[in-house]
Amino acid sequence: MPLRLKTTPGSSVPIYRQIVEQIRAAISRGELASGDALPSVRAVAEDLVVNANTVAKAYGELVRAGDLVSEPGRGVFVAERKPQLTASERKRKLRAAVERVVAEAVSVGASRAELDAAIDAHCEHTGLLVEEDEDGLRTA
Amino acid sequence: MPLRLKTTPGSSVPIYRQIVEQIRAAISRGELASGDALPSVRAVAEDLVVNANTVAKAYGELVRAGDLVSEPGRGVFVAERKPQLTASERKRKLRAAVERVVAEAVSVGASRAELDAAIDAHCEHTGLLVEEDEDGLRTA
Amino acid sequence: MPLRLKTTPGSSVPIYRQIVEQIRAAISRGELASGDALPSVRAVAEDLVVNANTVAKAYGELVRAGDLVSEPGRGVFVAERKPQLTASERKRKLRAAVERVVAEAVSVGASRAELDAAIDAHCEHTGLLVEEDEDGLRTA
Amino acid sequence: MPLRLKTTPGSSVPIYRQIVEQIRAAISRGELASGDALPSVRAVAEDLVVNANTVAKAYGELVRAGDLVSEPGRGVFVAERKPQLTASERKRKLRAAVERVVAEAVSVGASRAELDAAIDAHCEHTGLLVEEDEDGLRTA
DNA sequence: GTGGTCTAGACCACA
DNA sequence: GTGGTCTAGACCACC
Repeated sequence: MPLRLKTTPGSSVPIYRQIVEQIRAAISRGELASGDALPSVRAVAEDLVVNANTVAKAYGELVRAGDLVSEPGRGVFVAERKPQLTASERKRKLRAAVERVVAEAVSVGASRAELDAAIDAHCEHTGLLVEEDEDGLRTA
Repeated sequence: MPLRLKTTPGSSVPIYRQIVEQIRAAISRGELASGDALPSVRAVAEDLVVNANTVAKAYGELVRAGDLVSEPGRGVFVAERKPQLTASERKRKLRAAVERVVAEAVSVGASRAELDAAIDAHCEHTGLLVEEDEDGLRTA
Repeated sequence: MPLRLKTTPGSSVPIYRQIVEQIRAAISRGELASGDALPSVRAVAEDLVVNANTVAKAYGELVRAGDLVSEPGRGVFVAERKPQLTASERKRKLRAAVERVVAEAVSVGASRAELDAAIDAHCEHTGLLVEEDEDGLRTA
Repeated sequence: MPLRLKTTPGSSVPIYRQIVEQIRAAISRGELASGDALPSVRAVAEDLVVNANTVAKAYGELVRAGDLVSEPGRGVFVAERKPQLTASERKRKLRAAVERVVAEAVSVGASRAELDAAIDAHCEHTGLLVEEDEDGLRTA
């Protein structure tokens, strides 16, 4: 199960962004390792029933960001760098991100309940961070 | 009682950050209005029994962020802008912030549960976004 | 020679601000690329013969502004984003900034000549934006 | 010569903004003092050959900003506050604004010449800060 | 009196 | 070793 993409078409989040995030997540989760080949633009487009340009846009963004490298004529691959975040780095990054949201929520005068609701709503209509029980690894 | 600051000395959150967040919260809560003077650096330092530099650091950060303006020789005041956000602006900002955390959580390979736990932990040891009706501390 | 900082001690511009601007300039000039490590706080302090706190203040400001990222225990690095602005983005940003100053000058009742003089003065005693082809200091 | 407005219709700067800035400038220059009456919306509209709504929009913005007060049925007047900036405050504000542009120019990698050109261009097609020799007072 | 900067030296957590 | 925070005390410019 090298890569399992899906889209929620009704979402306000652009499809190409959904693809981008899912590939990023797969890489940082280790499902996609450095050097791994990604399915071709056409294959993904057909699979998701979206336009090939949409997929190309997502791939392009990831290439520009350095997550993927494109080798014309051969395909696109997971880039070398991003040397697997250590557990402590993950924690630090998560914490920093959390600090930012909470600070923004505070500065906007939102309550904890509002924050939670906003996260719920966003995850739901994005399809991101939805627990799937595909594996028992991430229960934390 | 225009501004009631307090610190939790045992916290791992730096004192100057605690001050920053409390002032931000007071502004967004409307307790501190545009143009209002803040207590002097030295006064706060004496009140909280911390060094004046620590308070100055907090004030400075808020000045650089545009929440306060400093008029050397006179004092520091709440900045003009953002008399108050409209409900829609609040929602927009919250959503944008949420989008950022979720994206970061995804890119770091964290699960929804981890995100929630991280937010819980951060709120708890920061004292931010904790709904407490048990005492009359929060007037909002 | 990855980064060559210097201070003009007689200046009214705070040392930490001089450091901030020089690092910003180096980044935008491309001398410092994303991911590059900066010299340690203590190293810079020794080099410039200033207190470590002063350097830390400069680094901290750049971190809060998102130009640098700090990894405690490891060092501080140039942040990922903004690989480089496109020409049109540069122009747009410059224009927006110009619009702001002009508006402020107008609202303060200053003349064009005063604005120019103020810019001259600021550049001169900051060392910023001074074109100097007389020596090989600026490689850009 | 209590107020002399003019517009540059070909400009990309909205006409109402041009009016706003000119009135602000007149106030801070002292040409318009607290309590002074402004010409009626209709009069200005006729004078500038623009729609009355455009003038009303400008007045409205200044009222919201607190520069003007509208007394329905009587007219609009220069507000009380804004207690004439002192010379030092003017200087401080100008300097702060200049610092911001220069910093932005630096961070964008622009040269001094580019900055000057951008200011020139903006002033020219805005009509702001153009020396008119109306009086010899402001020569810097 | 106000804020702003700088120094000197301490301690912590992290790697 | 790294950055981050805090303290104590000094000096400045501004009002």
